[in-house]
Amino acid sequence: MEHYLTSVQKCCTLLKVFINGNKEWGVTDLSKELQWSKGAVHKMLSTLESEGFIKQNPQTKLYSLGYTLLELGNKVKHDDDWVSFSRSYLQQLAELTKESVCLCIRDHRDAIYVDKLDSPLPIRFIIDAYRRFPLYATSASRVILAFSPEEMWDAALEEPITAFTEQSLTDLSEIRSRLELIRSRGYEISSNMRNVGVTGIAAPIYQADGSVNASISLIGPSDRMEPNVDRWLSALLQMTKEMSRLVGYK
Amino acid sequence: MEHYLTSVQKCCTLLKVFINGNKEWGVTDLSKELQWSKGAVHKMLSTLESEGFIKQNPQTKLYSLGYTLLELGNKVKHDDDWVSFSRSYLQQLAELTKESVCLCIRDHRDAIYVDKLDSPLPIRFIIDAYRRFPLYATSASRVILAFSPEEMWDAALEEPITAFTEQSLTDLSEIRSRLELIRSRGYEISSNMRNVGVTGIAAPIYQADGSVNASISLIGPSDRMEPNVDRWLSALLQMTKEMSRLVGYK
DNA sequence: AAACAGTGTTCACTATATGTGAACGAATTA
DNA sequence: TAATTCGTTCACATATAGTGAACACTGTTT
Repeated sequence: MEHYLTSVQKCCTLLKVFINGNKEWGVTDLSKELQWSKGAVHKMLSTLESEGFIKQNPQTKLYSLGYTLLELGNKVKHDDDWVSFSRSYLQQLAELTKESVCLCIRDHRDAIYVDKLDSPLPIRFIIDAYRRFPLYATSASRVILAFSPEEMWDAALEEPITAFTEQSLTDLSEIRSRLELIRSRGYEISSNMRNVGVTGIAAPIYQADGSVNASISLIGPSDRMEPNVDRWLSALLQMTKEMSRLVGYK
Repeated sequence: MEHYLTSVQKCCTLLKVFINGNKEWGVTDLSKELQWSKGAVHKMLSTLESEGFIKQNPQTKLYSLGYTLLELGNKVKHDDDWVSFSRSYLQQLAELTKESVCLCIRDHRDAIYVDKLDSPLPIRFIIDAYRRFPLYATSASRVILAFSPEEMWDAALEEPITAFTEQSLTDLSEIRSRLELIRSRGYEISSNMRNVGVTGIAAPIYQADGSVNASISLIGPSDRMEPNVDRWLSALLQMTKEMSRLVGYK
């Protein structure tokens, strides 16, 4: 089936421009960005505005995302089974470690932190949650990828690899052997791959059928993480083992 | 101008069904709810799914909101000028009072809490943020309505009034005189109107032109709020006065 | 003060996308 | 095994959407 609704696809394309782009756009700018006629852009924007998906600044006439999307995004989070299931575990882990913790899930060929708790300490890593990023990028997402079928490895590594830091893995064979390492030891610990001076510890949640679509991760400043790696890792593994059992994994 | 894009309007209508309705929908259910043909509903859902705005459970075949909406909703919050401007003030107020605090804004004829901090105390009021509600409903939103032009009063009171508790104001003249009271004293304190046993204290943020589109509110269990009302109110008023000054109000 | 160069916005028309409603296969229930 | 109910597919008649030029406005430049 390939008969999608054209104008709905275009509507989604337009909204997505706002995710990684500017927070405000003019009609002409969007027209250039999307290669649509000004008339088409304007008609799309005013339709979306009438629905609360877009708002227009009365002074500057520029458009930005509307509050109905805030409602929808909040509903996604509150309806999510992984989020409601994991909340108390995240709190427990945050309490114990005083570091930032998060729940990572896979959505198609991307990863997203769908829930998080930031460390209460003055020096802390603030997790940039609710945003899509590549599966190979962080310890939490690499754990998910490692335990996914090989087709997923291919899909995730198909697009050009982004290096987030100097120490990011960029070579395909390097990434693949890293994934094999994760698969064999059952967890991931990495430093400086997504953010310099930051260490992440991540473990997978196994589902009833043995597949993995979610992971729990602990992220903090490397110098504070390193002395505690063994303690935090065993606490994390114990927790994810228990969580896996509860969702039916044997 | 009335030539909106029909299928985009319908796409928005479909997505909004998920906000207040079930978290999962089948094609037939949505077809009945929206009075569209099954074919049309299916085509819309599969288009939105291909864009990540909707996801389908492979087992049950039921549809729910997709993670791209989580990304968009998060962007709305992070791009919002009121949210970034108010964050430190909310923290300050939360620190002082140990009660839940929030930032309320008006969007057309609705109110939304666009940011919040929940009380750290074991007994606390958890603010249901990021959801639209009527302007007449809570102390925070009534403050905004009170200082809005009278056309807004008419618009907000046009729809049938929802009573959230036994003590909610439902009579139109009762609401209007309440708004006049708020306008004359410059703040709102109310109990049991949205939630039984809960008291809210709210004050407006005035913009450069004297208009009001945002307010700060303090919400907590009535028995803990009452002994502190005077202290909290003066702290709140001092804060909103300072905030109003900073956005250009004289 | 006048011309200009930007906006966002509007419009009528033709090519194009879209909703219909019946038919399909796959589950699930009787 | 028959009946029901689900999501999904399809071809065609009909309603919709993109075009690109013209518009009204704003602020700037001459």
